[in-house]
Amino acid sequence: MSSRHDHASKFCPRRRGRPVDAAKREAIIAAAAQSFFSRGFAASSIEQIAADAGVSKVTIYNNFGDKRALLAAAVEQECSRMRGIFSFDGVTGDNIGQQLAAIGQAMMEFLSRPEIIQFERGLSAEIDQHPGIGEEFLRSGPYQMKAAFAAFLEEAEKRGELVVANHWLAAEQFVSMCKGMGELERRFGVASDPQEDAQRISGAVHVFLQVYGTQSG
Amino acid sequence: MSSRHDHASKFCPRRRGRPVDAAKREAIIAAAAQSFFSRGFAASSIEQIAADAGVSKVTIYNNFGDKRALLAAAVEQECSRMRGIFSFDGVTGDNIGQQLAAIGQAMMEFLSRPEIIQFERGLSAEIDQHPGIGEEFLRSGPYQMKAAFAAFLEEAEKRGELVVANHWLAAEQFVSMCKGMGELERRFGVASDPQEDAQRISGAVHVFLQVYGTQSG
DNA sequence: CCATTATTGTACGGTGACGTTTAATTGTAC
DNA sequence: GTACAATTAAACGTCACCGTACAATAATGG
Repeated sequence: MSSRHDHASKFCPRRRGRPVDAAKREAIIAAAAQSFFSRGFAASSIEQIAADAGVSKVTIYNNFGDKRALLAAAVEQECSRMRGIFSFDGVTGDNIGQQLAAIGQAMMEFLSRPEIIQFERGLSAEIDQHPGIGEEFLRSGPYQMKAAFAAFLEEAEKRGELVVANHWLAAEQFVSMCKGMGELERRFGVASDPQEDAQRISGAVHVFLQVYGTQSG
Repeated sequence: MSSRHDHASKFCPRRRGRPVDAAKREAIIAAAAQSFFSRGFAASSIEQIAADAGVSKVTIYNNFGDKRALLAAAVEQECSRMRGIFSFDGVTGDNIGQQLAAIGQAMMEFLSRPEIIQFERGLSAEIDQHPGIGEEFLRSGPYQMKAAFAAFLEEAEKRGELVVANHWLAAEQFVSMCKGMGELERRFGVASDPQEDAQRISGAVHVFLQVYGTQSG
């Protein structure tokens, strides 16, 4: 079962002809994600995506084969970009209140980025037509963030700064209070008001510490 | 400026020919809303909508003139259906805790309905392409609900059952805690878990009363 | 019955997009 | 240089859809 080129195929993975251009593939995915998550899947055209990527249409079909496969690749890329960026280990702050405020602030800034808003809008619109896409996103983004924050709460509890009965519930409560109505407004086109966000964050910290905090300061 | 048929136009509003069939118009809007908010605007076809409504395609163009106008009519109908159904006057419950729990339960059941989920998904996907559509929805739905709930809080405060410094913030906090992560999961295709929802509601009531309640019972 | 208006079925022009094919060109290995 | 694979530009077939046009029919008022 071994040809006379087995060793060559190990030390020289390239096939005989012209090698695949990885940069083009990435450019295609980037252009596809941009188009899919802003105009929507049906309103996006392969030819426009090819033009935006500076690539021939045939190259797209050679690389992905199908429009839906291209969407899957775009989703996968956006999800993998999200994975592993949620970590509250290096959070700064003198006390638990300042740490919570910093976490809330960072989360709101992350979730308020226009790319994220558009990505969630465009993705959720394709849930019915492309099943399985939703859970992949949830696992890559929100669930990881929730787990990271719950771990942070456990650490704080070990340090005696909090007393939390239900960790996932407390994590959801804090995050939800930080979001408030702002996330809904951004989904529907209303620009975010930094002052309102700040009020929501400080209010969330206040409520959270009054319920789960150990020192009334 | 008065023709000889002014009195007739008042007492007999029908014009001379065949009258417009209002039922058909409603059927068109219903079919359009169904298609727009499940498949998306671009993926919906006028001919399919006409077939679903049991109507000729020309009738649609006679009634609405344009595909975008049909979308506008569908949005308007869904929004007007929402308006005026938010009222917490007749809420039942012995104490403020039970009333809050009932409100949270009713809100979650309303927001968990598949039609609402699909409507919000489909609508948010069209925000960039059809400006102004988002604020109309926010005013018809979420803002009204928020105002109604804030009014409920003020009434409870007048009765001495609550002490709330910032009413809109407190309203947002309670609603957000009831939603928790459930709304996000539903947007992305995960079915709702009544047990989790119940935990979120009771947790929200507990936190809310511990911060804003006047009696520790 | 007649005028008028709404509705329908069918057909058409134009457009755009998906996916494929073909011939030509470019880059790499041998 | 040559064989081979990737890429490209252009064209093609096919299909769906938007919006319009036209003749025919239904429903209402005079």
